[in-house]
Amino acid sequence: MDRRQRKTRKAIFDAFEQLMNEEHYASVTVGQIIERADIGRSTFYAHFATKDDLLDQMCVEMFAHVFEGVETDPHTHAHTQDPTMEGMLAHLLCHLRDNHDGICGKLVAEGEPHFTAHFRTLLEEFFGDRLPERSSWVPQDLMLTLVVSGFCQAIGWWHERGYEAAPEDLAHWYVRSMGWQTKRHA
Amino acid sequence: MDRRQRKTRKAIFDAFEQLMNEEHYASVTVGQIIERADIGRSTFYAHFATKDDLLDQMCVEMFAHVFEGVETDPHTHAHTQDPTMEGMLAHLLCHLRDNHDGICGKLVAEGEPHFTAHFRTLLEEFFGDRLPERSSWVPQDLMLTLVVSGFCQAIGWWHERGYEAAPEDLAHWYVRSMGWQTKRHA
DNA sequence: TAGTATACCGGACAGTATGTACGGTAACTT
DNA sequence: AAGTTACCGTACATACTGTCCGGTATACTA
Repeated sequence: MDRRQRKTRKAIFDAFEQLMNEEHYASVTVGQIIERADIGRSTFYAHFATKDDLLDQMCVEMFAHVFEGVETDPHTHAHTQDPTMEGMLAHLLCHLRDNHDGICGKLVAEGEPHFTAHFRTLLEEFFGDRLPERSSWVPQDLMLTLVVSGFCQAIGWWHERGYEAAPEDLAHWYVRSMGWQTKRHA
Repeated sequence: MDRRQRKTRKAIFDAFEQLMNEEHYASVTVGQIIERADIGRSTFYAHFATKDDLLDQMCVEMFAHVFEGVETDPHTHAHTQDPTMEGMLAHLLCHLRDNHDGICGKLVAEGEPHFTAHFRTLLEEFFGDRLPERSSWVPQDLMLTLVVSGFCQAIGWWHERGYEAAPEDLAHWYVRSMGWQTKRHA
């Protein structure tokens, strides 16, 4: 990719992230982005079709990092030395908190539909074959929905409280409340 | 209230509901509403400040009916003769399905943030002092968040599947998956 | 280093939505 | 019958979106 393109793309992403920390996604306009990124209007549209497209592409980049190594790479990350659900989720939570200024938590907390749909798809894939045993009482797709939305909300809750709780604790609480087996007992 | 006002108000609500069954809330415009309701632009704004305000006021009217009698009026509704969590929720689900063409389910399924926030507030009030016992392991406000979002998602799931399942079944599944005591066992 | 490709600029533009203003007309109230 | 109030419709200012295009600067390439 041309150096100019890389530079512009980064400027857009930076401006976008910055604005997201100041207001809601829905209220950010393309005009604000190009002003902040200090680029021309047509340049923006040469890179992204719409604002939603920008969000999509940011999601792709972000999630590529976040989900990387959650289950397959136990050596590079401390948490994944623990292959339990609790351990994997704690690992995931760390990434979500640290990536892009916790923008993921913010979008989830806002309930931004476009982002949430994207995120939920990935989570459904992740949780698909790992539902808690108790779920045999409940239609599988309903259980999957509940597990996924629960995890989203847990992240939103975490974000709104400034990521105070330890990721391990949050993972533990979540796992318990959804009915997985845990090793720790209070 | 003046008959003209009632008439106009109803025309707006009807047009709005109608449009909501045809597309997403977000994509409905004031222009469409006034055209469908066959009223003048300024008339709309004499009744509602914005489209969101219209949604708000519709919520107030709708929820007044939906939550009415869930816990306090055991004689007029069959379900509330059963004061268990499961029974109350089944009752609630019936109302949500039948009110305004299931518009509530639609909005929840869409993840419309404005509506969802409104709805969640009411649910938090309802579930506030009825959390499952298992929740003693988990911070109360987190548990409340999980319980509320779970219920929302259950409704969304129900809506997307055309309200096929019986409300009693859905209530049962939900209650079980969240860890309340149930009377029925499979 | 010269030549060519291409990304960017910036300004203009059409299209669409929002929310306000105001004089005229019809409906309700007393 | 007189006065009040809601509605109509049109026009208007504002704002955002997405496209277009000629000119300029930067980057690859031979």
